[in-house]
Amino acid sequence: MLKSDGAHDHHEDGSRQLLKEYVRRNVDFGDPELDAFCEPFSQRTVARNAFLLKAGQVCRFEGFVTRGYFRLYAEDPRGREKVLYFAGPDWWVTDIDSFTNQVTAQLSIQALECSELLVISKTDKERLYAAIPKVEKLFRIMTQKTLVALQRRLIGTHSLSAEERYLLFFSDYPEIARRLTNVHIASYLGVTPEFVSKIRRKLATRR
Amino acid sequence: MLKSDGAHDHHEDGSRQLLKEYVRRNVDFGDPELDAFCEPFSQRTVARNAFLLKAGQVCRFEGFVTRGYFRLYAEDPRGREKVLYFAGPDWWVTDIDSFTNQVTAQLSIQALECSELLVISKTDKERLYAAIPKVEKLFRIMTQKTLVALQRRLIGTHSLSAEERYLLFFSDYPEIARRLTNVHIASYLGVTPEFVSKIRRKLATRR
DNA sequence: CGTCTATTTGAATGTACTCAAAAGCGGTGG
DNA sequence: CCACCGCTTTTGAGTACATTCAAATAGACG
Repeated sequence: MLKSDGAHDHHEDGSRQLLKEYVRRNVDFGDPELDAFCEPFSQRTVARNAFLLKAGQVCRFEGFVTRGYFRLYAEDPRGREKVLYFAGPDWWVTDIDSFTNQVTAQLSIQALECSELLVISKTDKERLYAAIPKVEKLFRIMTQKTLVALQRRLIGTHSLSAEERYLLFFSDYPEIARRLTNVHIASYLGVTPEFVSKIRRKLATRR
Repeated sequence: MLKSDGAHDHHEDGSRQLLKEYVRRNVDFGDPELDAFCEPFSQRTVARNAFLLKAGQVCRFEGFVTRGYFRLYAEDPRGREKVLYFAGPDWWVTDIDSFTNQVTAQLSIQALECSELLVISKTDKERLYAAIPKVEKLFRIMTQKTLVALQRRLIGTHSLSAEERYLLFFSDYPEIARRLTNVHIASYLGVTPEFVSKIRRKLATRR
């Protein structure tokens, strides 16, 4: 993983721009703070199907996706993969438990296509916390939003049929859903790939 | 709701002690910071079955439970109640989305028995953020822990049978589970009360 | 064109739900 | 002490939703 020195390429500048806009949408940072915040991030490219993190490792990074898509999943006791969420541009990826407490990760993070992200290490993130108090607020807000989304999903899982969850997923995340195989959609919805196929047929014949 | 002035009763002092110990376990606060942190909280008693919050209201508080138990739940589209979690002593209760963004709450919070908690208002909490930067860290850590727990629960919901979730709930939270009716357990597990009864019979005859 | 993988299909099975009825279980008042 | 009330739990039959396993089909790519 090469870290570009002083002279960043145009592509990486674009990624940093995306990160800055993300931050600006969530907290009021001045330009100097914004630059200081972005500085410790380094660009990383991940090939299709490559792993950013595998369960069992300790997660050394927190990443902001700038291009492509990832799946974050855990293996259940029977060895089946359960997707927690898919992350595209403007999403963050990490195993938050493993990263903050430096314990072994339960999650795996895999690129669905050739993807790019900006990553920061734990020590650099802690330096940011110390240097810019508002960073603490930024990450608190991010975590809160994730929590609210996850609460909604849990309720939905208990309330809706697989067909309803399928339709909700496609209406909430059409861009992501379009790119996914049946297997991935199934492991997000918590059903078998065969059943996703049956949902599809039912929806197709109904129209 | 009476607010005790200067001279707190012994009971309330005990509650504050519980809160202080909670904070100390999570961040390193000095004694002055600890006192300043606890100061804006006020004690509140809630009768059995009374509501601390009803969906549709705006949540004006964040609460630290010191005695008793609460259920936090949402109503699904078909009007069935889905419990997100039960909160006993040492747990926090709020609709985090409603509280932080002052939008109408999706959650309802009801006391399962006569209960007590320490509550703080949004403006007081924001004063704390401003006065003691480490408070931001405390709440970030709290939110992170909640997020990790919720992630595990979502995976479990997709991975385990109702019977397995029932056993897991009882082994994770025996103190809470003991006090609950079938209806509440069912609405936490995401099954019908009738089915909880059938799980019970199966487990009983197996031994 | 053949190979590899993903998707679809069907039959049999299992898990959990619905609805209705019966049984249990404190309380409360006669 | 018992009879009755309201509430929760249990039970059972019938049904719906989702899984498993195996086989057929369709797509993608060299």
